[in-house]
This record gives sequence, structure tokens and C-alpha cells, in this order.
Amino acid sequence: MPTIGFHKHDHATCISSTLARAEAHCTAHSLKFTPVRRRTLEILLAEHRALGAYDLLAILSNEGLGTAPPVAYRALDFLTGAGFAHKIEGLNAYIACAHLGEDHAPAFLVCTRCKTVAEADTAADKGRLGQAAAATGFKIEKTVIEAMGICPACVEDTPCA
Amino acid sequence: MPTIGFHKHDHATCISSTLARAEAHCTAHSLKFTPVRRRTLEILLAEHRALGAYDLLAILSNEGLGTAPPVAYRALDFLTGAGFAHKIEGLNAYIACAHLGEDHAPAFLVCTRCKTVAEADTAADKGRLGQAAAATGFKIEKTVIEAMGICPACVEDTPCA
DNA sequence: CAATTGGATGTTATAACATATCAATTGGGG
DNA sequence: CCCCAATTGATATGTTATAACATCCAATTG
Repeated sequence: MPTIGFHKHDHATCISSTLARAEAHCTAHSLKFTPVRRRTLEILLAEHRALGAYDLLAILSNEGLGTAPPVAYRALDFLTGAGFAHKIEGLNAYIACAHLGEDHAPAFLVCTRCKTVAEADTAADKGRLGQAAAATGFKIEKTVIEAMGICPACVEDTPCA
Repeated sequence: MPTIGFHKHDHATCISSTLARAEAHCTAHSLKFTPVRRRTLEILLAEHRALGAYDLLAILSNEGLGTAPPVAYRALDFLTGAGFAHKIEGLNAYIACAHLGEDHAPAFLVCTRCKTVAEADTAADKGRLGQAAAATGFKIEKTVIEAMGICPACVEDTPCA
């Protein structure tokens, strides 16, 4: 059952519990959850929408955590590598993982207006792509599955859609 | 049944027939199939793999068809808008459509090594994304479905995978 | 045949996204 | 304590994409 996130929830709790899980994961796997990395994830969790690397960098920079692009990209590389965040290819932007800890092949509903993103799990078989790949001997390393569109809130706010 | 394209075929015929169909489509819809647009599609068809906008621009430039980035991006906008080409978001690159004329929601198997791309049609229901969208009131405008990996040919060529 | 008009192009500049490189630092294991 | 490896800091550059504005050209129409 896909878990969809266009609804209200207890944000402060969701942030702190996810950070705690991330911390635990790092401890368990001997990964370093450094201040920049931690803060980057915290920002993504707080925003709860896709942010560009330079948007993140601007925030980190304000807080004295680094000014040059590699700061943001290194943090994002770490977070995506650890499975704490995902890149939305259709936006060249990044979002906190909504299923931290579960090994998953994510799929997204992306609102192009407000950049809110809902994350769903894809089926284990990867659907038709998986069938097609199996039929031809193609070896899938990663899937990019994104639906770009307008979220319920933005649909209502649109004057003359 | 998905149509998968990691096999040999009569390339010259495939190019010319696709160009002819594109031309017919433009005539029917009062679109202008100008030299730059035509040549851009021809290049994509001939390469039969994903090309970056600046790769295309280099070729067009050599042929006196324009030197500035907008030349390539305008041609690509036209081709993607008309359904003659698709953007592969995972590569920031572009490919000729393999199902020109059929209204379709494409899915791709993308070889990250040789940039060869196989195009399959997605199911009409758009799978779990469609279900998720329907459940929440999300309005899908476009889907991005890409499997990044290694194609059969490159798997074999890999020395020590 | 002008005049109009709307899409297509030409051109310059810049915005936005991402990585290479190398030196300096830090923190844990031998 | 020293070494190794990972992280950070800093500068520069590479890559992808669009904004803005001028101009051209071909089809319509008066």
C-alpha cells in the first residue's frame, strides 16, 4: 500500500523521530552524521518539499556551515547514499526520505507548483520496466519514477485552471 | 506488450520513415518542420541514443545551423512538444521517440554506459502512481519513468563487473 | 501590392545545476 | 604518538538551461 503524504501531520515529531532514526542508522553502520549532514537533513525534513542544492546552500551559508557548492553537494551525496534523501530528477531538487530505514525503490507525486512531494513505494517487481528488463537482459541499477502534476491544494488555489 | 529496442534493425529505413511520419504530422497539424527541427530529429534518430543539448548544438553548429544554446533548446522544445522526442531526466539528455504518432506515456530502459535507450509504453492506468494520484486528488500532467542500468551489450563488454 | 501579424531565428548575457582539484584538518586504530 | 582515511575548506571550472530583446520571414488580408 503506497503511503501518500498530502495531508497534515505532527511535523516536529516527524522531524525529530526521523533524525533519531538517521542517527541510529549511522551509528550502526559506522557512518558519520556530521553537523552539516545533520542540518541538511533537518532542513529537508522541515521544508517537506523539494529544495535545490543552491537553496540548501543558501540556508547552510546563513548558518555558517559553509558557502561553496561542494558543501551542499557533499551533504546531499551522503544523504542520498545513505538513503536519507532522494533526488527528484524532474526538478533537479532533493527531498528527505519518507520511509527512512526501509529498503525501497521510491516513486513520487511531485507538485510542480509548490514542489511538495509525496513518496510512495513501488511494487517489488518494478512493474512493466522490470518485465521489460528481464526480457532483454537489461540490468536495472536504479529506477526514476515520478509523476509531475498539481497537488490537491494547488488545484483548489488555481484561479482559472 | 512493450516494444523494446536493444536489437539490430534497418536503420536507414527507420530514420526515413520516421521523418516522413513526422513531416505528415506537421502538415496535418499546421506545425512548421523547419530545417533546424528536421535536422535535429534526424540526428537523434541516427544516433539512436540519448544526446545532450550541447552535443546536438555542436553538430548543428558544424553544419551552419546555429551556434547559440537557444537554437538547440528551441528545436528540442518543438520536438518534445510535438511528441517526436523525449527528455531522459536521469541523464539530462534527449532521444527520438520510438513510437511516433501513437499517443503514449513512455517508459525507458537507459544504459548509463553507452546511453542507448529502449522505449516501452507504460500501462494505461499508470500503475501505482495512477492509483496513488487518484486516491489523493493529485492531477498528473506528465510521468517520468526511467530504469537506469546496464544494457545487455555493455554487460558483456564489462571486464570485471 | 502594401500593411499586418505571428511564429521562427539570431544574439548576448546570465541563471541554475554540478564537479574537479588540492590543501588543510580531524579522528580513530595500530 | 603516528598514520591512514574520511571530511572539510576553498577556488575554479564545467555543464545544462533560460531570459531578454532584436530581427527576419512568410501567410493573411485589406
